[in-house]
Amino acid sequence: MALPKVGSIGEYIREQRTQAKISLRQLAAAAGVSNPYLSQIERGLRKPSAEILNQIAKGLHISAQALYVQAGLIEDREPDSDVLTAIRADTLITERQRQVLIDIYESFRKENRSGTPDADAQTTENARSEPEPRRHDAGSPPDDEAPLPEEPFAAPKPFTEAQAPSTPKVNGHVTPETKEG
Amino acid sequence: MALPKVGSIGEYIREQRTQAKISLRQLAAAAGVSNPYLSQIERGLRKPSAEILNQIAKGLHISAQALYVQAGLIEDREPDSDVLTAIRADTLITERQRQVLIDIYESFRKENRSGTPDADAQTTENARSEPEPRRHDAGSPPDDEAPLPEEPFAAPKPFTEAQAPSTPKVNGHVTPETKEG
DNA sequence: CCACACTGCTTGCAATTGCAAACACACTGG
DNA sequence: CCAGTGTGTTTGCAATTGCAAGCAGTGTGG
Repeated sequence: MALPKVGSIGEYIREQRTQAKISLRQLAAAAGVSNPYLSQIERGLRKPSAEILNQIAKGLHISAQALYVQAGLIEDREPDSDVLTAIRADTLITERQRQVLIDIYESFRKENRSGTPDADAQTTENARSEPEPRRHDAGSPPDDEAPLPEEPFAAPKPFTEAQAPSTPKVNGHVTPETKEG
Repeated sequence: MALPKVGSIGEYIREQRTQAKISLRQLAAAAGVSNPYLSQIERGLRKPSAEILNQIAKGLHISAQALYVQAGLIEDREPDSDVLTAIRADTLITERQRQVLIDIYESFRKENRSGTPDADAQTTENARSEPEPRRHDAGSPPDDEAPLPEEPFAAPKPFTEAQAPSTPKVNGHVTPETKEG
């Protein structure tokens, strides 16, 4: 386990707890662990087992996997397939339901591209506001050429890569110390 | 962690090892754990941490997740969880849209569990149209029995919440023994 | 036969985990 | 003011984890 990650599991837990607006003791009780131990975990003094992480996750109403990832026990699963692929492969929904989900998902995607959603709307609007005023100002051909290379600036998706955590480097750390049976 | 799972992680490891045709010492060396400890794990005398499981998985050239599943640390991921995972990981939709999709998907799942999907309804109607004319023609009871066994075809897949471990009892179990010190 | 190599297991121990009891501090109501 | 309640932290300890040294058994070659 990478040492920095160990530190962050405690920070992560404290962060989740404060976001949930519950006290350390309340979470400890909800999770079924002792409050001193939870305190130590949050401060990075102890490294909890997967079981304890499981309990804490339950107390926080978050997935145990999220904590495992933070603790470096598992890799964060990148979606091997995207939403559409997953929906298509799903065996627990009918074809009709599948199509409905796909349609909804794609309409959401369109919403996001047209720039009317909640969270992404701000970013998209900002991107638009910049190129438009420049077009009004630049009535000359050379000026027209100047803004052209800037168009691809509006094309990309700024949030696409924001959520790729780097957790996989876990194992090689301990190996050399524990060898020789 | 469910106790039966603890027992089987050792069996599972031994099984994988024997299938790989390597000795306990070889695996221990490859995994970077002590061979006595690996022996104890295989015989269920010790419960290895997730880290050790990770190392053993590496030595066995299998995924750590497979061992985590056997050890009861995580759920066995069914294909349908890919949809939820994909939705959660998708960066092209907002949190709000994400929740909407999840809600819809899960309501579809519930529909399917109650056994009233559209696709099945069509099948049922087809099945009806066929036996009805036959009733007029045949009028015999065995035709009525023919479509009935097709219902179990909509077999369910329970998995999601089996993750709730009996772990909190473990703490309560240890607590009275630990105190009085 | 014996020495050697390999196998899996036993045993004692240091380090770590998780807990309970207690502590220190902050806040509130009488 | 003080007592009560809640917060998070400190401390000592029992249980557990993981290891190294060693043991017992098996197979092979000289």
